[in-house]
Amino acid sequence: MDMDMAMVSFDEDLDQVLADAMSPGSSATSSAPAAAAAPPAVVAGSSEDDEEAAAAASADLRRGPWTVDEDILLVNYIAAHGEGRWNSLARSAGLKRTGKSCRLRWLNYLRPDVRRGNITAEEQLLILDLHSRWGNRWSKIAQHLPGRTDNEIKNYWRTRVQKHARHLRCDVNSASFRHIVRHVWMPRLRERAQADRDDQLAPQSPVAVVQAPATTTASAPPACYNYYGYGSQHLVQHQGAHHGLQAAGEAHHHHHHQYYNEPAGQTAAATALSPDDASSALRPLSLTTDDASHYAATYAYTSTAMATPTNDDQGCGPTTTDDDVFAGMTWSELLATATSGPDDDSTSMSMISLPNFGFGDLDDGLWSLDDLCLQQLC
DNA sequence: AACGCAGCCAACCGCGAGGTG
DNA sequence: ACACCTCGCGGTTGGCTGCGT
Repeated sequence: MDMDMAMVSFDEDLDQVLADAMSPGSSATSSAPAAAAAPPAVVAGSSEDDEEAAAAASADLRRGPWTVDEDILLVNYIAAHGEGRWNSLARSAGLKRTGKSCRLRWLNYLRPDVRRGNITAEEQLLILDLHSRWGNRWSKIAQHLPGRTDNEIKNYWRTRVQKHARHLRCDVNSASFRHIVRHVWMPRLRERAQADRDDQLAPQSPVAVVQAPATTTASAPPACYNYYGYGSQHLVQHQGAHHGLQAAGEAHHHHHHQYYNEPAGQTAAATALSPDDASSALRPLSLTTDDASHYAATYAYTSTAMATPTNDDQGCGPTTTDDDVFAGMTWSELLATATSGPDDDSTSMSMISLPNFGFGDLDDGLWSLDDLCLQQLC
């Protein structure tokens, strides 16, 4: 990450962060809210952390969700001293946490350039593409998605992609699943990504700036943090993981927002975007021209590469039902049928009939069959 | 209202690689 | 060469949520 950038930003804001966060009306907990209802466990000499515990001056180490106070301590320390040497950092900062925990909290949540929000079509494309090349190399994949953490990508893959594979009765790593991803989902995602780019290029006010609410609720992050909400899609789709903030009596959507210091040069002034301003809350991935070119090249390549038939069929297949005309067909056979239209373009998928896979409950707006035009094929 | 369930994600765990003395 | 330490990675778990019954 760009530490210098972060340092500048933190230096400018830190006092205010601390003042705001420590003020009586401010939240007692951060985005890891369970701490409010149930304070993090204090672990003395737990197995794996024995060495770290021994190394720590303190005999006890905290585990579980981070509190705002801990976040502030960590941010404060890193702003002043930089990151690295996590064990000594944890001690020096006065955190009763393992260095490992501090590092994780910083990298996955507090780091200024962490980008949060729903995974865009473009990002999904990239994840699918890169995973097809590198497998579960989450960190490597994350390097190609600015602001996304390996943890986030990993979670996305496990919860979203694998879910679809399960419903297809496919192994997520099977050639069959890859095949349908490449020939059905990715072309549609590519279209959506292009549409998203077109939308962004459409004439509009360059930066949506929404005044911060006049009244700051307990759930609001310190005012000096920029405040990006998730896109409406995600707000609707994401029904879980609000975690304990609600239990702590805090606003529902707090968890969706990130304490966020604007990297220099992205916007002139700190902006506070209303979390519910669906159209503007989602922070677009700042793609450079080079990025766009890269993606275009990537997907041109991918499209070509993906046209190569694979020796698949690892025993997985569509759900078969009594009226399933494809019952007994392998994925190879099914996909051979699917791609045997007048041309080999993915749009030929619209010419064929696929069985009803029972995807109705999978409509998450990102991979929905509606979006993928599959339901009309059933 | 109460309960169970599944989805989601932050945090933890175990391990290996690399650096240092 | 060895031990120790730090760091980073991928896998897993725990806890919170909304939804359905």
